[in-house]
Formats: sequence, structure tokens, C-alpha cells
Amino acid sequence: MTYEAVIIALADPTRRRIFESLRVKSKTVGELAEEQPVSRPAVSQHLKVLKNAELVRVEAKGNRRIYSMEKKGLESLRRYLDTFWSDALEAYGQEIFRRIENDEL
Amino acid sequence: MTYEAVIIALADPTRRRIFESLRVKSKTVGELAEEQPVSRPAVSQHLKVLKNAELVRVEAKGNRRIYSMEKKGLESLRRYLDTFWSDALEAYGQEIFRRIENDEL
DNA sequence: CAGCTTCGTAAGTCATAACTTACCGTAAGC
DNA sequence: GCTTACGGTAAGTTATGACTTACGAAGCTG
Repeated sequence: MTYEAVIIALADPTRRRIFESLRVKSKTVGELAEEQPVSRPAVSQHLKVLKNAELVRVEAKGNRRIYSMEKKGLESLRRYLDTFWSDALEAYGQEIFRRIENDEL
Repeated sequence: MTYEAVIIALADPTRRRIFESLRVKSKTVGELAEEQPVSRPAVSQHLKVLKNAELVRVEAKGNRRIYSMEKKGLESLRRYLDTFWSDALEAYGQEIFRRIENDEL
């Protein structure tokens, strides 16, 4: 059920901006904080959530922490979405809907 | 930017349960409320959010409103996710990451 | 028409999570 | 070794959003 963590992580606009910023290139916490309209500790907290959702990974480089994009979280969310395109469920749902329309239910 | 509404809509567990419940068959507000551990007005409010995200559609049937699943919202979210699998961005990001690793940046 | 059902909205409460400042540990530079 | 830079965590505040009850509109029922 890790896709829940991914959805929650991406639901916050600041967190989405941080995540999408890493799409271009990997950055330190300070670099990310400069781009964002919030304080550095706030960015740290957001990165914690993103890491928990496996949307970013950290690389310690001496004094700094270099954050980069991680695809694993996105993949689990995509798998969740894909389950909604099942043909069987689709057909069943449509049939029920038709019956309701026709007052057969 | 409608994918934002979709992510926000799916971020709430109650809303996710309502949405997934409609996967099986279309239902009235009352039916949905019976399944959920919250009041009927709460369900109404959640349905409003889901509708705004194009995750459900309504069908007025006399006194009742029959809610059913709508794929449009899911599709826009999927398109958003797919943009992260662009090979060009991937290659660029990896190259930058390599340079940082090697202190070339 | 009177009463009952269905459901949306308004208003207010409460829990949560997004923020702030303050502080601490750790690594780097002089 | 002392100072400075980087970043994580704690504690407290504030904003948001998920809930509740109360109410009203619109439609079936007898």
C-alpha cells in the first residue's frame, strides 16, 4: 500500500514543486530551499515525506546531502492507476449502470 | 493542470474508498454513505471534490443522484505521471548527477 | 396538498499537517 | 582548535480540510 504515501506526498503543492525541481537536476537542501517560498527546515520536512514515499533518494557528499529523483514511488502509483483499466471490471460496472438506468435494479 | 485536483481528491482515504466503491457499480449518495463510517453530508462533500476532479459523474434519476466512475480524471493523472518517463530528461538528469558525484559542478 | 425521502449547502468544531524559530550535531576551512 | 556552513529535529503556531448538526430545496407517494 505504498501508493498511498505517494499520493499524499504529491498532494502538497510545495512538495510537488520540490519533486519536479529535482526532475531537472539533483540538488542540495539549501539549493532547493532557495527556489521555494518556504524556510529551509520546511524543505527538510517535505524531503522526509518524499523520501518515505520513495520519490527521492539522498546521497551524502561531505557536509551536504544531495537529493535526486527516485522513480520507485511513481511506479507504484502508476500500478495502482493501471488496475482501474481492467476490462472485466469495466464491463461489469457498465452492465450494472445500464440496469439502474432501466429500473431493473 | 487538472491532474492536481485528481491527486488532491485521491489523497483522502475516505474519498479513495468512495471512489473505489464505485468501481464495482454505480450507487446513490445514500448507498455510498451506508458503506462509509462518516455522515451522508460528508459523503456529499467528498463527491463534490471527486466530481470536480472528473473522477465521478452524476446522473439525476428522479429524487436520487446516481454516481458512477469517470475515467477522465485518472487519465489526466496518468498523463502527468508519464511525463516523468521521458528519456531525454532521464539522460540529462543522470548526466548532471554524475557531474556532481565527480565534483565537476 | 401533506408528509416523507433524497441530497446538497451552510455554519461551526476539531484534528491534522504545513509552517515558523530555536537548537543541535557534523563536516569543512582557516 | 575555532569558526562557519549545512541540514536534521523539536516545539509551538497557524491554516486547512474533514467532519458534525441544522436547514432547505426538489421530487415521489398516498
